[in-house]
Amino acid sequence: MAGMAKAVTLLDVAKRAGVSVATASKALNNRGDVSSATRERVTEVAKTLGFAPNELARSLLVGRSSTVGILTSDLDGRFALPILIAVEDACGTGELSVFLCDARGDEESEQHHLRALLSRRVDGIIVVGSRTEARPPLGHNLPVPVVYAYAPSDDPNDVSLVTDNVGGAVLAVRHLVSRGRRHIAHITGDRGYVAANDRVLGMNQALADAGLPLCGDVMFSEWSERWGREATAKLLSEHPEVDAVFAGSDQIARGVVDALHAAGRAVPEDVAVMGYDNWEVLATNSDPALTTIDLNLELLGREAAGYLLQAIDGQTLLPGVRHVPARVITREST
Amino acid sequence: MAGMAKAVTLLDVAKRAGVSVATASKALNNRGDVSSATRERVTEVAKTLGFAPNELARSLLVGRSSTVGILTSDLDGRFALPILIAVEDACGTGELSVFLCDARGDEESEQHHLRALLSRRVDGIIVVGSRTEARPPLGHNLPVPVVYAYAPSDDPNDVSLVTDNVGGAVLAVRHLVSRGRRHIAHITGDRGYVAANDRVLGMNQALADAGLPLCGDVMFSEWSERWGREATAKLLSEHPEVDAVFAGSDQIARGVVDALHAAGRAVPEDVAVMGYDNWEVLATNSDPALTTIDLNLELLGREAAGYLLQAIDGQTLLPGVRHVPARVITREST
DNA sequence: CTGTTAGCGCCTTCAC
DNA sequence: GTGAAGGCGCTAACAG
Repeated sequence: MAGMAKAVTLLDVAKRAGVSVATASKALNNRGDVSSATRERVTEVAKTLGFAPNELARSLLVGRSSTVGILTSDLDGRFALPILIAVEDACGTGELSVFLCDARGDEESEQHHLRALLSRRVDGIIVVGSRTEARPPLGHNLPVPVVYAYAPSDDPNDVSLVTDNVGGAVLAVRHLVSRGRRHIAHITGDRGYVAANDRVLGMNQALADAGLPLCGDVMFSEWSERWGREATAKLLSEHPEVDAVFAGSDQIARGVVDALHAAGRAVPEDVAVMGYDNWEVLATNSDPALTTIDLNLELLGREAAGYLLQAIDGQTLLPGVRHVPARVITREST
Repeated sequence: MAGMAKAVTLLDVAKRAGVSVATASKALNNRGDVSSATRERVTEVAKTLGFAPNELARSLLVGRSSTVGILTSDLDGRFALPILIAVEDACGTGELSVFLCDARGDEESEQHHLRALLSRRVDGIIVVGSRTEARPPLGHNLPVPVVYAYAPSDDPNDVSLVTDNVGGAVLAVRHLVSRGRRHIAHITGDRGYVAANDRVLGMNQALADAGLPLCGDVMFSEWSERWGREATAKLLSEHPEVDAVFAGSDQIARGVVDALHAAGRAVPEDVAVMGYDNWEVLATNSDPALTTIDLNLELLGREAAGYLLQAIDGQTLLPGVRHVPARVITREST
């Protein structure tokens, strides 16, 4: 560790420039009336001294910290990171710094982090979930605005942003139908997930619109490639007429493609395969690359940040759950 | 947004408890002499009022903010996140809050974030890179300690932690040799990456130790499944005797496995496949699941945090680059 | 145009 | 055992 220069204060700058702290402050903040000569001098001194205003002091004074907290329940998962990145980006341009807290799915830890954030006087909090199921609110009557992302709050008075899984599935089926497919099967993940059920909902809706029956039954199990492979083998033996598989996730889709190839079916010529999530490393490296549904997580994150900023600005937000539309990413598997 | 309770201050607590702020402070911090009766009363009042001390004020006073900054150059990549999680975790238990900044590979943005962190008087900074190449230091004579993680600083006076790619490759080859393989080929990524070259270095070393030649030449190209497939096809035609492939990444390994299957070779019976990175979603979902080298990124992050905490505590750290050992994760592909 | 004064909320002497 | 005073670094009123 090198020289450890001590942080330089406004007083240092003022002294060196031969003015009072007040004028130094005004000069640096372009506030009030200061002769351009002294302003320049002060600015110059500040630069050479490497002065950085102590935000702690300023925050204490003005009553805003210009910080926000991101409270995730599971950083590890696939969905928090893109949201996190988008929020960080949106805040960065607004001169807000973000505190990152990972509760690891533990409610006690979440409360702990909440207290810490409140102690540090964050101006707002974004709660990022890892599952689409609704969750209890962080707390009641909190001193700062809170926006829930991905996992909505179950209190209708809160504001939440979620991905539109129903709409995404509609898009997926429409895409398959537009490709001329008539025998569409659905292999998806854990039946206990709201996300899985929402997608089934949207799929049924779009299928009905197209006047098409589902090929076979919905096949629920785990969100894995293995399950994609297993289910496909079963599907092929029971419903050889299948000409499209709508997979509940890109992982499952990868397994479907593998099993299809193993059975000698060409993708997409014989059977089209549609993924879900647009998990890039899986979707683009697949052979053929996967057509899939993108969750628009970046947009979700950006909007969550936008709403929070509005709330911090004093605007009152319309409470409720907002659905961020998904979109289809067309690649080679359809 | 609900009632927006105003933040309660120590003065509020003191008044309500019928004491001065001084005694209230002492009572809550278990400092000085306070009768247990008043201490209890104050504590009680503080709890009912939901008092949370203003860390901004406290930090300003004590000269430490109990915050650290994490400055990443690419959050999006595969390597920053595990480190990030580990650092956050290590700091959280030490009552430190972490600021997250993503410079997105832009040096100007990095300096911008640096200034912001310094303004907020962080006690230390961890710089997390996304490539293993050495990078220029954040700055000189910074007022806080800095630790570099994953991508080392090119200034030997800084302290850096990196993964041991040379050692990891040694482990990989030894593992393959221990499985009785004699014809080991190496398919890896971009020749421009230090990581790729370090792994080749370690591989050659271990091969020499075992008295084995490399099967064919090192095959460099891009870090993708596609390349893994292509290279394998070529390898099989030129060196049909190959009985093991050491892949430079799990992505490449996935491609290798696919191409091997397509060519009718059984994995691991005919050809063993070894990945690198232990990217769980790729490695565990592969069929067969990939044996691979784990980078120990969590350990790296934890140690980086540990060193930073020591430095913050005033200890002077031994400068230089520390290598965190990798480890092999045995699965079914070998 | 510039400097002085008064706090933001907290903790630490030091009197009482 | 308790309270009054001072100050961390900064900015917003005022006064000169």
